[in-house]
Amino acid sequence: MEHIHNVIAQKFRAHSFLAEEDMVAIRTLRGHTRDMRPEEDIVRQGDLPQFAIVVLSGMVARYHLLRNGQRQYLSFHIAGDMPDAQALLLHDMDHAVCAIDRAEIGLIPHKELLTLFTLRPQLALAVWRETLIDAAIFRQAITNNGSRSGPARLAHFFCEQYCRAETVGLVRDKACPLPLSQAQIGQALGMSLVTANRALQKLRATGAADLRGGKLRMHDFRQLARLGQFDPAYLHLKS
Amino acid sequence: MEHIHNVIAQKFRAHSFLAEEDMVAIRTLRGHTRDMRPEEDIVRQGDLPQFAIVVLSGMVARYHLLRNGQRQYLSFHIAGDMPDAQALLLHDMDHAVCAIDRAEIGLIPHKELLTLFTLRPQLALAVWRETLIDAAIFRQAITNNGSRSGPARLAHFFCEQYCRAETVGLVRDKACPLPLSQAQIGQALGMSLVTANRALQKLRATGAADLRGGKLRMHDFRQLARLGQFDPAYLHLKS
DNA sequence: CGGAATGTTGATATGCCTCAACTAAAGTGG
DNA sequence: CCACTTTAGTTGAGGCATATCAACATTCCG
Repeated sequence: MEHIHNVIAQKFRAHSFLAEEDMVAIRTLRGHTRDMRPEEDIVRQGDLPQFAIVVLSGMVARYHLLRNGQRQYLSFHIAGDMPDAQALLLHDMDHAVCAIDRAEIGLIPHKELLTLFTLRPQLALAVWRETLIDAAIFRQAITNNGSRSGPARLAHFFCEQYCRAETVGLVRDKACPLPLSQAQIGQALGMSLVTANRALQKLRATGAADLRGGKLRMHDFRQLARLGQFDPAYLHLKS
Repeated sequence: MEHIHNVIAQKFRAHSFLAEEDMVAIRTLRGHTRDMRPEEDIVRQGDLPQFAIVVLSGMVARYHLLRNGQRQYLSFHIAGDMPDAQALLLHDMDHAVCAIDRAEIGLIPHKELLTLFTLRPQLALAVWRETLIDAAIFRQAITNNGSRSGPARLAHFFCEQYCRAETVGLVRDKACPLPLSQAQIGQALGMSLVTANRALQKLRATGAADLRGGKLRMHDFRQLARLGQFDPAYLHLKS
């Protein structure tokens, strides 16, 4: 439980200014944790969730499921993220949330959060802000998938994941966890598995970054950012 | 001024349940209106806007501007929409907002809205909900541009615009305004002008819909929805 | 009426998807 | 611990779709 509180508090501080009273209020939240297996769904399209998810460790993703069974990954989430905060106000899930690898999540009843919001409106604004940053990331995905070449797209994606991992302290030795298969990268970036593989090889060849064994190794961030035309402004980090 | 209040009130009612007191509170908002010329920017990437935009008439769009001058349209907005509500909490604009054709907009100081939110928290939730629906639309755009063929992508886009126009009473004789050039459609859907043109012709050939002279004529919505695998659930309309 | 913007069409080339074979790595059970 | 099975990654070849280029038609607007 403390774990949940700490993770939420750290994340909010990364983008919002909160009073000590807000921090105290966060610690009154009740909920439970759950361990997810790789690929396991947390909520499905069409569900009416009663709990908000907080990622405690591991990686979680949102995706659309198409008629033909094809999957489109929409975003990836790490410790501190609340990947379905939107369900607090929009009850029908228009997409699904699943674990990518082994993940630990916190589940907080919607009611708990909504009553907390009436007591500490600044916390509502903090969660709202988080959903707005999510939206900014979605917009970047539209632009990335719609108007950049394969390698540039992948470069931008890597820069984004790396920066976000950095803000929650998941970067060690210029590397961060990114437990995605090449097939999943393709399903996120709107390209085939084969194209994803070849894009990755091009990035390797530049020596800027490499993905191997679920770890993203960043050798030259500036070069990768140039390749992917990455500008972190849209992540709206305070610093 | 009344105009602004009416437009906002109608829109909020389409997705949120509000008390009579909330409706009264909306009428206390102060702001001014402004007429936009086609293509004119309302806010630019990097701006720190002090006013929230409400579209009163015409069409407004959000877009990213890339290094090479290329433009990626992200969303299109009609009467009742607040296309940059996010700037209330995220001060740096990570994208731009412009008029597509002649448009009338209302400008409400952020301060006005933020103080209103403290008095009537339900209104904050209504605006939050609106930004969440925006995000759902962005997610659909990712999926649409990433995993559907040209004609299907266009079909989905038409269905979305048509449904949204319908909810604010802009549909007349199975047609709604959609004043986009084929080049702009391409820049929204991640395809070239020529491909947009050919996709449009395919839709015409099916007899399901046609875009001509800035008007989207819907001849067979069900067929178009099938072509584009369109399911309006993500728009989160109350009805 | 003239000029500019928008829409339409065809030809060419590139790039991506699909299929398919193969390699490497990881996990399983004897 | 090794043989086996499964999954993930890699590589090549063929065909289709889209981008690009270019010419032309049409519409809009001054």
